[in-house]
Amino acid sequence: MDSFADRTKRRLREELLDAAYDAIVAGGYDGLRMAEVGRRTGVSRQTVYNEFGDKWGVLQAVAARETERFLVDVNAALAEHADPIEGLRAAIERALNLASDNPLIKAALGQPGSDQASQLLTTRGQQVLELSHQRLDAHVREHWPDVPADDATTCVDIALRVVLSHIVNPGAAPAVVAEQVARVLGPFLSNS
Amino acid sequence: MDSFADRTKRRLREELLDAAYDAIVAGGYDGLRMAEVGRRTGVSRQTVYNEFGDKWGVLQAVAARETERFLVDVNAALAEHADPIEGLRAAIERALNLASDNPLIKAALGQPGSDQASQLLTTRGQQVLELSHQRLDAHVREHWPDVPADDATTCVDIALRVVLSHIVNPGAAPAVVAEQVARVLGPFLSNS
DNA sequence: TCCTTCTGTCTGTGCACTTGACATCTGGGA
DNA sequence: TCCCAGATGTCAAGTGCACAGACAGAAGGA
Repeated sequence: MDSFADRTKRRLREELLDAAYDAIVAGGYDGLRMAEVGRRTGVSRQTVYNEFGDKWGVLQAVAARETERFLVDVNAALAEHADPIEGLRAAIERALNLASDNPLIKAALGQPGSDQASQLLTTRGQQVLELSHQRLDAHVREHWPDVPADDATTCVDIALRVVLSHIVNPGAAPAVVAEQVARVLGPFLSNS
Repeated sequence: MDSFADRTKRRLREELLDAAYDAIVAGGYDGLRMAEVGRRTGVSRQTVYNEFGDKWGVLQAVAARETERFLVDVNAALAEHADPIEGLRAAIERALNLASDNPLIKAALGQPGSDQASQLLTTRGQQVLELSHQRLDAHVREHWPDVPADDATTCVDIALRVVLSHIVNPGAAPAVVAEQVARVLGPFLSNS
């Protein structure tokens, strides 16, 4: 069940994603070349299509992996505080700080009329939201014993959307935004 | 020329060698099971045969890799001294010390009437000698400018055989043996 | 003596990657 | 305006590699 072939398949996918990641960071979605991803990985162009379907599939896969990594970090911030409100504040601040340094996000939101990749954070943001919910809801339901599950999910959803909005369209500094959101949502969580 | 498939093939071989190495260290040549090597690597038994031909081929391949690694270290000792005699002494001492700690050698020479693997150091020692010559002659010809190439090779050959003999059948302590050989070969090298 | 276990070999099968060709679209230049 | 270069996406045929499964033969143990 963990054959050499399985590991090889996983490794191939990872290396393709690495190559695609580099290409996107360097030149955005438009600068991404299917043939180049294959060449850099030492594999044919067709193999890239076999793995991801089409070019948009490559971008989605890269974004999904990046989102997972992102969330590991954000979740850690959330876990560092027993108090829900405090955890929320820390997680939001961490997320905004991470986002501002993230090469992929920077490439997606880079100046030239905004890259098509930016749609993953806006009009096609479904995947990011769902992945984030999967990761965060699980944690929140387990560690916020005093908050009803539905309320916790609602809270996560609102915070998520606000954070996403600030990533695409920055407002105040991360710490300020985090404090703001925590203050607004605090009473709701306390009354639950 | 460095396709993903090529890298995968190399990796497969390395992992097979790792599994075989562990098996030999644990149970000697007799304890080595072709099926187990495949299983541990996540590959079929047939694939092990495809890669190495037969069981003896596995042992040879493991020994060859180990020999190469061994020689990197010995060569380094040789390179640490500009003076041929001093280099020879250091290399011999290093080789004997490494050998006494080497798990593979220990397994091959372990008590039970000596494992079949020990033949690689005795009656079937050709491969080890040739590999060693390849590595050491090149270095010696380059770094011993005052010694004729043929004399250098002769010297390496004699030292090699003495060292091999001491590995199989230990005599005095490494430092003593090294000093001995260096003293005996010194005049020959100096007269060249 | 039977039974188990391991080596070594062979055959056919399936999968994944490759190759090469092709239709289509788009932007740039003569 | 026309043409062409370069890109995406699709397809079919070819190929290499590992796998499954079976078998013979040797060795060792109950």
